[in-house]
Amino acid sequence: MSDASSPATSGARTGRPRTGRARNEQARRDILDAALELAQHGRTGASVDEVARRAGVGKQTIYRWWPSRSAVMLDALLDHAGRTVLAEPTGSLETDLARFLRSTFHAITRPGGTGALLRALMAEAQMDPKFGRQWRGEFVEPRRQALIALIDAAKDRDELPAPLDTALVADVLYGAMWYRLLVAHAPLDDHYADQLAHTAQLLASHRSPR
Amino acid sequence: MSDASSPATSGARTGRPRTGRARNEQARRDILDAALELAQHGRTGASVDEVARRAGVGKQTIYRWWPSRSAVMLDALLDHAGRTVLAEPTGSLETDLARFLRSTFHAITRPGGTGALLRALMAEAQMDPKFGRQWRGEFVEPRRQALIALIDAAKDRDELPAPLDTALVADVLYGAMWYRLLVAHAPLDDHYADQLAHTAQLLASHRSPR
Amino acid sequence: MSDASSPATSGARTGRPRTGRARNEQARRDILDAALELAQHGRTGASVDEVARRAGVGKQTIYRWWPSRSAVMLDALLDHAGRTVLAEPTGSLETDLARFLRSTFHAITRPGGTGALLRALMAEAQMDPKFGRQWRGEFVEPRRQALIALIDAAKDRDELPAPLDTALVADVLYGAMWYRLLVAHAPLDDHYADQLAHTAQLLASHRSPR
Amino acid sequence: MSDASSPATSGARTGRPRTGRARNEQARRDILDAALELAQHGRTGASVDEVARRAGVGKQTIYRWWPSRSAVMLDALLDHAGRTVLAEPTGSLETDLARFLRSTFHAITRPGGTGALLRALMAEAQMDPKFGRQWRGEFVEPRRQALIALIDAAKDRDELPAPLDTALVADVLYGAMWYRLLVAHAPLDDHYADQLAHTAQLLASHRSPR
DNA sequence: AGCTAAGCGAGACGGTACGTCCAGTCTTTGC
DNA sequence: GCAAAGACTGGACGTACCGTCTCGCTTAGCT
Repeated sequence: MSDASSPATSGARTGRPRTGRARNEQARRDILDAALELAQHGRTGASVDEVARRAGVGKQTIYRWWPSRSAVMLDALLDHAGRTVLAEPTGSLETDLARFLRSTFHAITRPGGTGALLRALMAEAQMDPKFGRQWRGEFVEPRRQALIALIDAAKDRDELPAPLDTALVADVLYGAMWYRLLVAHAPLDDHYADQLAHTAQLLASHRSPR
Repeated sequence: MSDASSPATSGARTGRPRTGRARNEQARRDILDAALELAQHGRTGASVDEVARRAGVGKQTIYRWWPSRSAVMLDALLDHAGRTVLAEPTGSLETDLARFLRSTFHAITRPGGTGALLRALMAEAQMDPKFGRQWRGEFVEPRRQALIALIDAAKDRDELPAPLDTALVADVLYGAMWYRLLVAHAPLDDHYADQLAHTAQLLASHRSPR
Repeated sequence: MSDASSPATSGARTGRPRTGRARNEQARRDILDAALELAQHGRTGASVDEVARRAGVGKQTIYRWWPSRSAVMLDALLDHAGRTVLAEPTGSLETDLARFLRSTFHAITRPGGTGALLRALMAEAQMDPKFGRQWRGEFVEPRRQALIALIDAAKDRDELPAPLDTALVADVLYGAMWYRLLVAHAPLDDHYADQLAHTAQLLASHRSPR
Repeated sequence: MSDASSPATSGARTGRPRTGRARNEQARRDILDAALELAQHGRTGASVDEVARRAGVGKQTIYRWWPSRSAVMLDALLDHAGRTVLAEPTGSLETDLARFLRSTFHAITRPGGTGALLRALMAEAQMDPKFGRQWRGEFVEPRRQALIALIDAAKDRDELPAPLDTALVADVLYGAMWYRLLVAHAPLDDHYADQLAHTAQLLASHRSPR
């Protein structure tokens, strides 16, 4: 809940005993909800004015708590998708991965899912380097680490016969996901999840090059 | 070279015997050059006004031939990187892939390479659905098909012991590439190319699921 | 008919014996007709492209014979309203003036009349000094002189008891006309014509100041 | 000073208690000053961009308060020349008129005078009907009424022996002024003012037709 | 009949201005 | 001192014309 990296839940910036009117929590929720809804409609029209209007909020209230339009969107995403990723190792690596990927894909593709939002944010990250760092730090990397942890767990269980470049596996899996999400030439479905899990299993059971 | 799908090299739209002043080829080149240069500098400032100014061209001349800023950029990319991808099978699959990926990565990452442009266009494609289709049709898909063809060639040489979902391999390889390009957490270097080629080889030498 | 000041009926510009294809008289007519019609519809949309399109003519054909959009309009006006003004003195000054003004007002205000065109050209003349000179020289001044001639004729008939600044009378009459035409606060009707004729008569029958 | 018909000094449009940032009065002044200066230089180049640039103001700020380029110019004129015209009757009609016309002509023709601006606005009013109404309502008509009031005052003093169409006199005087201003065939000098005042006196001391 | 000089329809071109839309900042009133 | 309202600068967008240039073709007079 208290996440230092998120500007939206700042807490005491100064040492002063926190004077003045307290932050309106309702406004924060309204802003994130409005942002989420507008973004999910695939809208470029998730302009700040539009978000403010729909949330019944002044623009300044947005810029007081978030540094940019994109940061709001990211926060809306994190608020909706969960700020941390749970990936508990329960069985074999392939099974774990299949479960993880299936549920991830589902969260993206289901109606009202985060697909449109993810695409918009990945796009934004390409154009705004400042946001790019935030995006990587607060969303992409944590998820990558969660996946790596899942594989490392299998390693620790001595499930894997050979040394393995876990980062490579993570790049392959997330890469394959993002590629289909961004290019949209084929669906992010269970079959794809299973194929990718199998691919990872294959990689894990052979000696990596170098 | 003559590519009907490109709006910039239209040719006879109607049945009329081609009247009116001919298109100024120099202007077309200047526009594409300006676009390329501005985009390679990682600039968001590849605005239409800026491109026009630098190319010594009226804005209308740009809008006459391209539907949007992004379309110009795409054309500049295609003009620079070649409208078709050559991937001649020469040896084993792994070798072929390593060569292909290494050269692709090199074209992206070398100074003045296409990395910034690719990222900008992939981003743009997420925001403008119309351009998204063009982007997929004229850039992404042809390259995906070229990669698939490379793998299929190995299949035809009976190099591969088992049936193989070539599309999956292509998604894995291109996905891994784009992921690193867009997230930039690790370099697109020769080592990565080799790792991915090896991964593909592994996938190809085992029975795919389903 | 042959009017040296009109660029539309140029004739031999050089000393050479005039070779090459002859001017297409039909095109000239079509252009003037199109210009007239578009202008009468009060349209700002009497753009050169529009005139050319409606006349079935290339833009160059327009610019070959006229120096500017406004010049075409002026020519259309002159062609329609007559290049010279007839104002034959027939009776008393007041009667002559009343007749002249009534017919002038009528030509302006009748359906399909030149009112809209006159207003547009007077406006244009304010913005384009070059055209301003042409406008004054080819339209305004000839008409002013015609009016002056009418008054001078009365002078010559010894109709007027005192020396008279004929230019002042002309300015008063044409001024009053243009004022109502441009401001449109009251109609240019017969009553106004008679009032103005009477005013002139009054001026003429008294000693002018200085 | 407070003129409800001017879009630039709106005031409370709704019943709400007037929230939000107040209008920047400095910006308004800067815009009008820039517009005035550019227009006085006879410039067509009083483009909105140019005015904005010179006033150090965003274009949107102009379009927020004025509907068009011309409306800004009109406001600049009104701000400079006074929104209301003072024409106090002090002596005989002819003297009053001579004074009024002389001072009006002077304001127009003196260096940095409003001549160029007046011509540009009268021209604009011919092309843009919406502005035409504003121009007539806020500038032309008030001045016409002021002149009429001057003549009516003489009437009330029983100075005039006969019934008089005051509107006709106003049209004659302003018509003569505008005619010379727009056609520029002769100067708007004191002599002309006196001639016109005398003309009006003549008209006033004779029975009008009908 | 062939040659040369225009004229012509079509339409691309450089350029200027338009009026609109957003992002991010600033400022006013009210709580 | 937070919040809603909304004005502000700045920058890009895509459109509309102007007047010029150029393509392929047609039409005349001269040789």
